[in-house]
Amino acid sequence: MTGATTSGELRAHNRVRLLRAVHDGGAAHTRSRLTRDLGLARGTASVLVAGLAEDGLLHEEPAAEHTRGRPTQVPGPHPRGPIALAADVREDAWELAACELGGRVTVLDVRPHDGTPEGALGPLGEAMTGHARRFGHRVIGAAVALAGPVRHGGLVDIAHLGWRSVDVPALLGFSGSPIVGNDTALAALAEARRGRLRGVRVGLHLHVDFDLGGVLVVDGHPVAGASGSGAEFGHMPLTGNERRCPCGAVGCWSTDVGANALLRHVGLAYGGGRGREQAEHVLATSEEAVTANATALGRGIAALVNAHDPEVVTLSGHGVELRERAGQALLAACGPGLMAIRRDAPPRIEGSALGWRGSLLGAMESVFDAFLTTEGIELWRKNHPDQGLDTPDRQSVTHSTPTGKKAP
Amino acid sequence: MTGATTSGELRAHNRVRLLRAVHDGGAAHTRSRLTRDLGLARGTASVLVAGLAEDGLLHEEPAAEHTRGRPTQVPGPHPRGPIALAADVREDAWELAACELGGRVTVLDVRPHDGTPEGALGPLGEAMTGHARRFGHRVIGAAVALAGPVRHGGLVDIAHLGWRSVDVPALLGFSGSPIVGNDTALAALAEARRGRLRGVRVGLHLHVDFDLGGVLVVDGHPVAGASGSGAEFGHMPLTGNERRCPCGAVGCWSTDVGANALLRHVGLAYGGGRGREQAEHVLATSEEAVTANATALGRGIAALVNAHDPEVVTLSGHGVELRERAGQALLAACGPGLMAIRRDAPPRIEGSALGWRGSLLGAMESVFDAFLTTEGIELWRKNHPDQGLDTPDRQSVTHSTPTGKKAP
DNA sequence: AGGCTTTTGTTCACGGCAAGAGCATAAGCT
DNA sequence: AGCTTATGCTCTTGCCGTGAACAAAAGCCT
Repeated sequence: MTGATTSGELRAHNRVRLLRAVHDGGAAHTRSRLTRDLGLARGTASVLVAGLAEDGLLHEEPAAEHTRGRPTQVPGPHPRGPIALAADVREDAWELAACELGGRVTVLDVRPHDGTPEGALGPLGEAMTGHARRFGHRVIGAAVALAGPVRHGGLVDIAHLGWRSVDVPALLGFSGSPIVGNDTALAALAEARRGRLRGVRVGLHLHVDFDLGGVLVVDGHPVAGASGSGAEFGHMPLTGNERRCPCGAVGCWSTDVGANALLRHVGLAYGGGRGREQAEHVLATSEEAVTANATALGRGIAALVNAHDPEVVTLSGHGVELRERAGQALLAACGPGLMAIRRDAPPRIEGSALGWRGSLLGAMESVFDAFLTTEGIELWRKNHPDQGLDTPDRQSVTHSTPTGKKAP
Repeated sequence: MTGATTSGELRAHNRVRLLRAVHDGGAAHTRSRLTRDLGLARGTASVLVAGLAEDGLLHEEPAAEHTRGRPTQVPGPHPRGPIALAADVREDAWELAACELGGRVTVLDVRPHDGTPEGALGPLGEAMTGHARRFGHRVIGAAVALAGPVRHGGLVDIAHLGWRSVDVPALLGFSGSPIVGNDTALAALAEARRGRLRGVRVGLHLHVDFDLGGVLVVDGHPVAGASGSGAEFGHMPLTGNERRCPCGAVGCWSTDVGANALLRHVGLAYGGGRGREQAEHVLATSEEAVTANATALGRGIAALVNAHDPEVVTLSGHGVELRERAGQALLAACGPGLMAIRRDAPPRIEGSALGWRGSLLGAMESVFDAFLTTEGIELWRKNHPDQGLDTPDRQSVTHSTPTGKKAP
């Protein structure tokens, strides 16, 4: 958001601001509230909303609650408005969803896969293409979350699955040049927009699945690195172990935290994206393994808090359970690693509010981040002349809650 | 820079953009070039420049070189224009300078001190107050760089000097509510604006003095942390040492790199901000101590590159010499610590272009960052009516080069 | 030297935009 | 039923950047 510099761009800029406020507010704020929040005159808001409704971007419904005075409206997604496709590819399954402006999520498909690039991405790409055809011009983009570092152009490595420079866009074969993102970075993005990092200037988000990822969130944006692969806090040697990590380095923090570490701790086979159920069993039953995980997590958090001074640390994936089940061990390991000056007011360490749904929601947010720009909106307006009539159509999808439980 | 939302704010916004472009360009760009770069119509630029000249913010001089056509002008600092006071307080001396729009630096004073809060900050505060009185309304703010973490409200800790929660603004007694910043973060800011991190989206800056500081630079801004004390990459346990650090944690990377580490390596006394000359002697003569420092530096850099994926890593302070004298050892230690996928295209590791002047320049930039906003400029315009006549006055200062050698 | 070309600075009519006032609307409250 | 309150709509006003026409100040060519 560079800001308008000509009077012509002013209108476009305010259109984006209004749509962004609707989206970030979950399509729950009233028009009068939005007008106040954005500092607009009522007349200006009137013209803006009317224009956006005509463009097929917004649709107003009467507000449910009144106090007094003329009742206000609630701008929400247009029944034929933009849809973002979002997918979360984990080591053993993927999930595909359609998302409206405001963040309402409709799960379209959930499927297990065999862990190979072709086995995972081929069927996903077909599903994406099929649903995109069904939604037609409403589709504004797609994003895919993956459990490994993403390099320029969508090349992905997942060391413990044996993925080397996997060309994700090519294997998907989806014609809309999908955004390819790291699951941790996207979970952090979701946390920043709709979770416990909302409104936080500097936050640290850690995502625990088979291994550990982490990223800094500054002013609502994960710090993604030069080529988008900067969410790899797990690959710093913060705990003093000497293990060789599948990533090629030695002593990575990531090898001490997550499902793989849990399995290793009780002597079970691990790696290759297998053993989710067994790991959950360990998590539920082995106090010792959980404590070891939480201790390693705490030691690393201390180092990162020293370095970055975040206001809040959030944990997603298994991190939620580690926080709940072994919070004491976590904090006990964290304290001694802190600089003395950090001990007066250490950051809160909280479980994510979004659970396992963060990466998917983050994928959605990344699509809307690209769309909710002057360029994105002008493109839509150009391609959607006279959407006008504001009649609901049959295409509208059935809805689920935006947060949810872990996929099978 | 949130961007304008009303036609009234447009003018203010474009004023700021123009002044920012002049400042960032070192007051060296021609008006025609600035007009093109900012995408303005010639007429708009005309009105803007005329207005800013009248406000005492800009002064145009004919450009030195012509090609053809009507010769253009070069907008630069007004002879009675804004001045930023910038100070760099190191463990054994401080330096005070006045800076104009465009970044021209005039050193006002350089003095050694005894390392106590009162001994260092008292005389500096007096000098600042004296010079501020001399410059009068031209002073738009002051900033002070310090070699330790800065907490909310300007409380500073420098563990190895024994500074605990030193209230810097209070001890300075300077009436302009000075900005208090960490030397590493400010050196990184200068590097981002006028050094090797210019135009870099994600960079890593490391500052080596008595110990080691480091910070991530994203889109031209150091990531400063919740309370401004986020430039402490040195206090992560990245090298596997077991030493207790004066900061209160154990195994800090910072204890392996810098003047203190050099002195310790050859068995000399260290700490307390003493021994700069001896450390320089070690740096110049002891191959072994230098190699040990560079090796530890390289190992830590590898961890940070894994985590953050920066485009460039820059080194300031002693880091410049470590890079020159022991680049091989540095790279040799860095390589094995990298993730395999980072080895194809590792980031450049470069010495700073600003040498020891970075923290001072960063302090200047932080003052101008606060000034070059719509609020800052409107405030100046309110307080400087009819500056008009564009006649140079006697108050103008003598100038030195913006970059320079280390202070004694 | 004189005229032509090229580039930049200045001025001004024009169109677009948000602000704000006045009015209309649709509730709750008495 | 009438009053109060808050919101939506319409229209006028003032501000701003644009772009064209014109002026200015050089370099270039004959």
